[in-house]
Amino acid sequence: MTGEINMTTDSNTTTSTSYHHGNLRQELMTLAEKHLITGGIGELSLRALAREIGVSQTAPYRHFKDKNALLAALATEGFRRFFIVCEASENEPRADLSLLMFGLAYVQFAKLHTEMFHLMFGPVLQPRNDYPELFAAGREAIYKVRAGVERGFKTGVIRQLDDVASMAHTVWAAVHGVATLMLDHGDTYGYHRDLDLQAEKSLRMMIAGLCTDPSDISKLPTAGTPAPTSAE
Amino acid sequence: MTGEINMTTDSNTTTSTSYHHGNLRQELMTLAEKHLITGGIGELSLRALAREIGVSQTAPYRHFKDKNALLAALATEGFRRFFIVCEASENEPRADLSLLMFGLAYVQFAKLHTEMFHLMFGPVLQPRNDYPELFAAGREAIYKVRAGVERGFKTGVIRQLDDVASMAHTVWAAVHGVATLMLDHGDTYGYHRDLDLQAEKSLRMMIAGLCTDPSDISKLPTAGTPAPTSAE
DNA sequence: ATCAGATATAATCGCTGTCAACATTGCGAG
DNA sequence: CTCGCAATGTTGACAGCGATTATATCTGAT
Repeated sequence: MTGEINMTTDSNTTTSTSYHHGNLRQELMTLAEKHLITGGIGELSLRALAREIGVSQTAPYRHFKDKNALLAALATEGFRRFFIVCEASENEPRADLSLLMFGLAYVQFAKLHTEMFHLMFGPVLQPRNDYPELFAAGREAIYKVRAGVERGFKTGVIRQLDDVASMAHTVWAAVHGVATLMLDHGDTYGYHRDLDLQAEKSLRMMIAGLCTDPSDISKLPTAGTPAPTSAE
Repeated sequence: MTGEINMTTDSNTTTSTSYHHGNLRQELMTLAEKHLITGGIGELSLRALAREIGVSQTAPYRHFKDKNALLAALATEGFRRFFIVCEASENEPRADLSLLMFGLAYVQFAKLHTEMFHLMFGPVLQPRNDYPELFAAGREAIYKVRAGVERGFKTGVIRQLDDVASMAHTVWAAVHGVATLMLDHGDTYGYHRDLDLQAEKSLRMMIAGLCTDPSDISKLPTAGTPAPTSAE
């Protein structure tokens, strides 16, 4: 047809890209994420991806059963990355601080990878029966919180207001609320305030409410805050 | 082409509905909500609505600039209803209990009108520059929380951990988190627990953490819980 | 008779998902 | 080394749906 868009992309060693692309699945995901960032979930189209990569419209279906399958793969990948960002918080021995760090990581992630976040934690890909990996990843996320709460119980830092599962749910709800509110209602606030700062304040207040000695965490400096630099 | 569906032209009574529907806007919204409930936002189509009402596919555009405008109108109507459900909490003089009741109403509303809730508080209709009414409604929602916190300050029930705006944001985040987590991740929990109960527990824990005397609200019975009956 | 509002018709455009060939490539078995 | 197969892509077409626009027509009230 009109133009041979050829090449490009990556310096592929031996395998050239004439007929067989060779790495389509990966490139679809990469480009899809790019589109996700600029245009949001709604504007992502398989056709557009194929066009832009320079491949036929039906090619993507070799790798993904349908559009949702691609999205699910993206979300799963998102969780993988998120778990990496969480590691620091998991290594923090003080339970209250650990939970705070987890919360900050969660919020940071939501802010930096908004659309990915929506995929991972939003209602788009639900129910998740068809995507066992994704489902498992979601479960893994809450287990991290649960572990933190458990540690808090053992070390006496967290008040035992309820059973572990219940309190883990509560913490997650707090964290999730802060993150989603920031994303979905950033513009509801006419007065411009630093949403990052507000998020941290909210997290501190809520976690402190669950601690045996609230003043502890309130006093801790923004110590572990990975805030501006780390994630990029 | 195929079939002449119309007929109609018969000049019957005066008010008849042959050509001019007469109440299309209203009926579109009613039916749209019905579709919203059964199929979710994604499956709502203007065409389908028009078809089902028995009107041409383009007729809706006389009443709504585009699909989003219809959704925005629905969301605004949703806020109107939500505010009614909130009234009880606003009339409660005890600030902590008032906030709890607000939270319960919020969660109940989210559960009973899930898709409406997504429209109102989700990312679908954002930014809201084009829908001033909707924007105002969103603002009104947080003002209610703010008022509750303010009352809590004055009566000494809520600890002044930060300024009013900041604490209102925190409360809203807590409430919002509980609600969205319930909707978006109800199935993440393999173990089936009563999500309603869990939601209330979470709300209590988080609000209690902001109170001068946490035990107060913990002890209060499910008193004002409007739970099952009120909203229908 | 006219005018504004409400509806209809027809047409454009894009996207999803499928299908039925057919081409290319890499790789393993003979 | 060659053959054949399986995976990957290509082409082209199609059925179906949906959003939106342009243009014409109807209707009721003034």
